[in-house]
Amino acid sequence: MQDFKQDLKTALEKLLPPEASHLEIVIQDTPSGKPGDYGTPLPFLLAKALRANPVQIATDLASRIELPKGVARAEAVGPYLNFFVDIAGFTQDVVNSRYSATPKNQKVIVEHTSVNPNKEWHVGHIRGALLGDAMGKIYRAAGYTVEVQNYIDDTGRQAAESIYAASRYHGANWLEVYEELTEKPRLDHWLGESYVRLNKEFPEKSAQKLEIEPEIALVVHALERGELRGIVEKIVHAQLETAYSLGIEYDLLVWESDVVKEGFVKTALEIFGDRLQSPTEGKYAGAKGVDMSSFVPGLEEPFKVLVRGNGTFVYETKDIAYHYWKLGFFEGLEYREFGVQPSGKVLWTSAPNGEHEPEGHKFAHADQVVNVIDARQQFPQMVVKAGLSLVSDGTYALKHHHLANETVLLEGETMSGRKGTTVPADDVVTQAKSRALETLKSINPDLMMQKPLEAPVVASVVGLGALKFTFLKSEPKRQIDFRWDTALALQGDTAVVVQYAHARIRSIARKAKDAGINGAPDWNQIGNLELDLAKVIAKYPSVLELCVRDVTPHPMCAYALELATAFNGYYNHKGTDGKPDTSVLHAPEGLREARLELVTRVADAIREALGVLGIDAPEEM
RNA sequence: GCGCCCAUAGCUCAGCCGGAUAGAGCAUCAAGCUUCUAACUUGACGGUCGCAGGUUCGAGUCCUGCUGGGCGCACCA
Repeated sequence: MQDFKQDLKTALEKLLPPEASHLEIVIQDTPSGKPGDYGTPLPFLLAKALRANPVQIATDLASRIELPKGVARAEAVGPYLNFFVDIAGFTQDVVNSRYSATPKNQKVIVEHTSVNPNKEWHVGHIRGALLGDAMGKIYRAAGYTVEVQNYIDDTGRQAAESIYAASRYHGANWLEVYEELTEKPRLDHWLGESYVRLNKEFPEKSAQKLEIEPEIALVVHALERGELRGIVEKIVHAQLETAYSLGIEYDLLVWESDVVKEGFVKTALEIFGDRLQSPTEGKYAGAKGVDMSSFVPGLEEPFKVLVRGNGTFVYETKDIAYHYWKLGFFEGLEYREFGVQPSGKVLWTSAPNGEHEPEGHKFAHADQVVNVIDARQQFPQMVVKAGLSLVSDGTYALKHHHLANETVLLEGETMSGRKGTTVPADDVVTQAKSRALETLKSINPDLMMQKPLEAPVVASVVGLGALKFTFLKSEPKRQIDFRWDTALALQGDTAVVVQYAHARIRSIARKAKDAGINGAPDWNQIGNLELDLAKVIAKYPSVLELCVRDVTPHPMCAYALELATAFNGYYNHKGTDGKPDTSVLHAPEGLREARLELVTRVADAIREALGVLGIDAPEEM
């Protein structure tokens, strides 16, 4: 696909006088109502550099510019320089070409989800997982090699508390008790009940909680020794069902217990060298840590403990080691297959006594790392970044990016997994699908009648699309409020409108095929209405780049909507006589074929845009 | 106390790293299916872009200060 903006830039650069050669040229879409298709405010900048009249400069540039292919003419509009594309040539080029990114030869590791293995996912977890999933797909589409990792914190308190709670309420052989249940909830849900009950009966920092601390500590130690690995794997398998129901898959699970083992963390600490201090007196006596004041502003205590007095590592230390490994400073993990995901792709996991380098898989060695993690984790993320800045020339910190997603409120209230004031993610998914099915029944009863087996599939795609879109469409750093009625809405600024436009086009394409329309398009018959559609299609590469630059998928949501509204507007367009004037199938020969190819290309663009967001587009709905 | 983030239409949000008349959706009102899917479209209504300064030919966008809100500052994760 020809990059018109880039071509225009190049053409303008040739006209820049030496004293203005440093100027950055911006090509923008002309505002609606202004003449031209693309424009630049370059004359303003030149006016300053040359101390001349911008209007004069615009006229001068218009007469001197060597127009790139596909651009019909340039015109000065006041102090702006605008360009008119060649309608037939431009549209034909857009329709007949696909965007495929040039390989970047860079590997990006996207870490997301990382939900504690002690309880089912709740609504809040959906956000991070969807953001991470979309970012992975965006990087891939933009030409990067991507590895999606999910960090399993199997040595933490949360997992220990759940396992302890289960044994407290169901006995030491609780897993057998669970297995023998006739109607059993999924393991993560079942375990979550015990966890919430424990925290209700033993509130944090209460005297009762202190009494059971030693017993919880026993579980923590068992976890650290890897004795409960089998149990935690069962929990993780259960949790992954939620990811799969959302269409999310991973490449690799990395277990904290594997990271903490052997010389892994020790090697990481060696990188700290002299900076790792061992205070012999004061409150930090016996511990080891670093002075963080030069890395992290706003700390009450600049000293950050990395190794506790008892010799164990704090979370950040393990995370730093994990990131050294991600960027390839050292090896040391072993791997095996964890399972096969719905798409058929194998999910790998780090594991004790696994293979060092499984056939055809080279994990880690990333050029960039993107961590989709709750904004509340900014402090540990900064510690990790500080750890990375200690390596080599310090530029490694630049390879680390924390995509800090803000929290999700539930109907305006904050949620707590500990207190159980959350909504399980699985309930949200189920609701989204069933609401979509209800709507489908009332809106398109024919589809329900004629294809009773496909209808629920369509409802599932639509419901999931609506759900995903609400989580992805706003900036990640914005706190969002999950409200059932708006989150699962099927009209307005939703994926549904985009999917609907797609279904409409596919319907036209089916009818065209049935009618045997397959002649040659005559591009000279199309006009501005068609050109407008082509211009929207042509934006895709720059939107993708924007998502990569800002590390956020939300511009792609806006773009998908733009594609849909552009098509819907075209589809419903009426001429001066009030009659529809954009029909594809009823247009004269030649124009008909051109329109058919154009709208089919719009459908492709929609699938492309929704695809990187992890959203499917149904053939009919 | 220190640090990070947010503030744009009644509500929920975009605004592409300084450019042309600040855009959507929801809500309210009106209009369009004997053309291909009306889960759509068109129009109306709705804005001192939190406040006050500053930089600039030009500021919702950059800088400073303030106000209000969210979050963070453990030998928890």
